[in-house]
Amino acid sequence: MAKGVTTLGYALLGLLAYESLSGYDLARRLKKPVGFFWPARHSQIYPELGLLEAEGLVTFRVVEQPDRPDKKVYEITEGGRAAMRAWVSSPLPQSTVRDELVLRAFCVWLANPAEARALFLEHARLHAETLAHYQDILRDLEQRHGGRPRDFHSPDFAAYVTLNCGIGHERQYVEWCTWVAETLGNADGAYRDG
Amino acid sequence: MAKGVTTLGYALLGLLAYESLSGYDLARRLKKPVGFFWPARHSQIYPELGLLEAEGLVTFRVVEQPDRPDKKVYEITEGGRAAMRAWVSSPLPQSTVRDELVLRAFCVWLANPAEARALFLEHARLHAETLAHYQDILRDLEQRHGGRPRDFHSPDFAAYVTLNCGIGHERQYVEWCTWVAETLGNADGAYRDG
DNA sequence: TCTCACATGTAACTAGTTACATGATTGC
DNA sequence: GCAATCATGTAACTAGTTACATGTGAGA
Repeated sequence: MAKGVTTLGYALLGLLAYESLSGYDLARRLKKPVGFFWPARHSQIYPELGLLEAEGLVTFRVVEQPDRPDKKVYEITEGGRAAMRAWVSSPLPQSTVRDELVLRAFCVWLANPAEARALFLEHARLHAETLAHYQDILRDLEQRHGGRPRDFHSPDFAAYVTLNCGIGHERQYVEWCTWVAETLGNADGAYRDG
Repeated sequence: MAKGVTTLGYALLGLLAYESLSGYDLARRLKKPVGFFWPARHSQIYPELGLLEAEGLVTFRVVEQPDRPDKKVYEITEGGRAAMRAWVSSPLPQSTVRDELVLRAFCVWLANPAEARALFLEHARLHAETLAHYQDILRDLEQRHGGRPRDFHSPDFAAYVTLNCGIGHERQYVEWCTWVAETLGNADGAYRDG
């Protein structure tokens, strides 16, 4: 678990453990909703790659492309792989969620019910879209494997497990948003605007 | 939605809209897992209260206590209430989750299955505890209201809705962690340590 | 005496976002 | 000519965490 690798560093190493990629390609993979488990922008990724290189966890070579700008392709080192193996199962404190829509829900007693209802319906819609997207990816994965990927050591197995988290989360979120909107519809109390 | 109020600022205003509190009491309420929807430390809260006061959204008075240190009790102003009403239903972009355990899951193909299994079981246990805690609070709330709070304009209604989000989330999280642990138990592939 | 709960602050640092900056090639 | 994709970086700022700092009173 080398000196000072950040969680983003491990996210990058995790992708590079599967295939060598440029900073640009890493950025594409860590873009929501595809990299929903750890989104990041290129402005954070490029400096982080520099740090990983300084720690000897990745190396890069410049690949010249005739039609496109040159790129730096990063490859994980044996040290990088060792760091990943040490990190994946190491102790981890319970995460805290910080979700502004939930905060809004907590403050919803101050709101105009009709407006609040619209907000929750809109988010139900947004998350339903994300859910559908994840389900598409899952279907693809299942089709390629004829069911769930069975080999524990294949990245597809891990992707399958991760995707199921995203799907479970989005499904529950959509359900909750919809329920809140409905409940707001049925609620007592007329709104007096301030 | 005054000039530059942060989300934490609204979280504080949301609590103050219900009752006047000191910075210390606000910090207690925004401490996980109770303030699970927006956790914060006192070191962030005290300066934020200063900003809210500068914007005229809260006022405070010093309350002298014979047995304990003096405290500043903050009260929301009419401007603060107006800012809250404007904010609660205003448009909000879809949130992104950043959960390290999900990232670990994505990288689990690099792990020792037995160790990874232990990690996910541990988190299933942690979240089951949180779930039980939320359910206790919900039961209390339901008992006091004889079912779900019906008045839309009561803070208890909002607390009920928020709590249901937390419960849904924790339930799905426990389920997922447990499923991952089980799946790791059944998976093919012996581990060769690096 | 020592620790805990109450009470309020500041300083230093880390992580993440937004904006700035540049430049090639392809397709409309 | 203009926008989009590819490609890589830096600068400025915001939000959040950890650590530092101080002091009272109650109870073990």
